[in-house]
Amino acid sequence: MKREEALRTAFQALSEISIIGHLADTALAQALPDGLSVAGFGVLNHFVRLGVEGESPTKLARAFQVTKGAMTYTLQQLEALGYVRISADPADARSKIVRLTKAGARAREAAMARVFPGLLRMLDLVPAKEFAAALPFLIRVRQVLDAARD
Amino acid sequence: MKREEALRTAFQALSEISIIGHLADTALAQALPDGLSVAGFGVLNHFVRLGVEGESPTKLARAFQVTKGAMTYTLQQLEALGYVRISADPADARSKIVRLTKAGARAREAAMARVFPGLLRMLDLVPAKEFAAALPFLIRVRQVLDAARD
DNA sequence: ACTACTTCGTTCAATATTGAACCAATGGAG
DNA sequence: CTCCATTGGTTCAATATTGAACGAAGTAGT
Repeated sequence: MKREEALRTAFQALSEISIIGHLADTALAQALPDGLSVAGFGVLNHFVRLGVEGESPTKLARAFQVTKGAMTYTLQQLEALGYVRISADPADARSKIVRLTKAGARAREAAMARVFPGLLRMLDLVPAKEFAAALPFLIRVRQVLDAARD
Repeated sequence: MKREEALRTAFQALSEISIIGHLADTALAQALPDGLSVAGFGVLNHFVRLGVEGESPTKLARAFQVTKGAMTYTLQQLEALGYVRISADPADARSKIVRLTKAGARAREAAMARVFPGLLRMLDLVPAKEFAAALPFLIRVRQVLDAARD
């Protein structure tokens, strides 16, 4: 493939990805219960997916590629909703530990249930096989972009 | 593939896509000249890519999946920079016509030149072939999400 | 021990976006 | 023609995010 064409293809693919990301986030936001933002849902999901018990705000900020300030904001929301509990880190007085509460786990479960119908409609139109086929590529691109971010 | 697994795969793929979109937008923003936002660049690019001569703000808003208010904001910026000219539509007094200026076309060209090096570094690590292979899938997903957005 | 960096979390102004309200102009139904 | 619903664009408050500055706490070199 010519360099010129390769550039155009990559640019177009990233453009499509950016648009899909936008549409998916919007759709997700609509499905979420009131007061729970996409960013907040991401945090709840992170705890469940990784089965992790407690994490510091800074580690969360890094995991989600947002600034510490943005994470402070998101966590304050989640704490106000009672979905996480935030305590001091006994090992490091600068740091804090964020923990998922029962209510947080329930909220995440409920949000998932509200998201699945839309996802199933999508799977009617785009076979699951294609998502599975694209996944390794997507993960690779994410890793590369992630590593390049300095 | 089991329904359960299909849901998980699709959800994960969309998550990755959302993250990549975020990272790509951030990288793009860094490469853009001062004062030109990602949204503004998108508009300039739209005119060049589609070789279109003039479009109404509402059509642009629809093309980019943003509200009319957001497009008003972006266009005011672009006009202030001299990258587009906005005139009344002689055929419909409610409407306006947005046109790319020479300066706008130059700015788009310059922005592209600043973006390509990063894109080439990415193509060193992820073969262009894989972008090309993923493109039809991405376009399909975008179309489906787009159509579902009501 | 001191000093100088580094890290953790918060705060604040600035930016970009949405949703809703609004006004003016258009167009279709009777 | 006259209404009335629809469309195009702007404005505004609210939300989410960034980048920069900050203070407090840890860490390493000497």
